[in-house]
Amino acid sequence: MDSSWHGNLPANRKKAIDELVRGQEIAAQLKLVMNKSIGVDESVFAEDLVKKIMNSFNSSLYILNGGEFDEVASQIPQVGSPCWDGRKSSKDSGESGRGTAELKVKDRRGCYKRRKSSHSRTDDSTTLTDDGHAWRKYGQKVILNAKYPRNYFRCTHKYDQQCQAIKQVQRIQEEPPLYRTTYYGHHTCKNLLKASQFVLDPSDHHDIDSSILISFKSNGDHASNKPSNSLLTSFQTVKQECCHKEDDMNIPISYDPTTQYNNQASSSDYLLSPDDYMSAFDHGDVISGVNSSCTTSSHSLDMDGIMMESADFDDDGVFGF
DNA sequence: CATATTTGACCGAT
DNA sequence: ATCGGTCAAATATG
Repeated sequence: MDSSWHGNLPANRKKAIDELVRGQEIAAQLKLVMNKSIGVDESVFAEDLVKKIMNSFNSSLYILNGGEFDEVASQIPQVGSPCWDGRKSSKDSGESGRGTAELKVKDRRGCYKRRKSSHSRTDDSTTLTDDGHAWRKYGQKVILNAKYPRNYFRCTHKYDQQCQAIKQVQRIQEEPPLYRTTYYGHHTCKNLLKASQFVLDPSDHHDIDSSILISFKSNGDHASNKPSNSLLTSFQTVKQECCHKEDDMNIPISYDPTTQYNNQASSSDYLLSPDDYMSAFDHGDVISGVNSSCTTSSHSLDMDGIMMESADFDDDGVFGF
């Protein structure tokens, strides 16, 4: 409100950028040092932390440099435009006859705009991480020169809350499995329900079976609430699905756990990839994120980050820093 | 029955 | 022409 500082003061902004760049460099150095000086186990975990720090720096720098997490907003068809479907309340449209299907398809021309290369955040993880949001898969594509297909997800609330967040998940490495998640846009949905269940994992995040589920039964969206699955961690969910598709297993392209883990907020591994915080500005999400960071004492670091962000970000893409 | 996933077609960008 | 992103009908799931 008060015109205060955001962006308006070039001098301050430059200082902030300089400071962030410095922090970024230091974090990079820290990463190098850590790789040499700690055991494998810790280094995996520590590396994750460093990655978060680096992501945070990247995002901050991007914002300060004038980027604005630009939203995939350009994709949103106007209500009432030929392309607006609003996810029709019923499937009436489909019923009227197969004969018209082709016509409809042709009508698609000009109906969707693709995301202009907006800012994205990537996160590599050895697990199929979930960020506490409800995602729905809408596509999968074989990518040239890539061993595994790319999977496309949008926020489940794309239509009921006009949430434009999307992400792509692609396996990029066989052994150990490594998945790259690229986020575009940020969540504008109030996704309290999905994010209200999380798994606390007091012992060790390798030991999934000892996870404790805490469910905040705030209700609200009956439509897609399927708590049963949330009891499982992502790992388990993936395992299950793998069994289902055994016939595809031999073909990497088909064996594709990336398609399975999303859906409900199986937030157990939230703590493994929380750099989606930048995309979870809205308060409900942030709150849910806080709760999940408790694997070890060192995770209090995350909390601070979140709290800070939740306090500082304003709506309308005006980012307070 | 409602919702999610699969998957081939369509479309925009290059 | 090709590639990658999205759509949407068909199908699966609970």
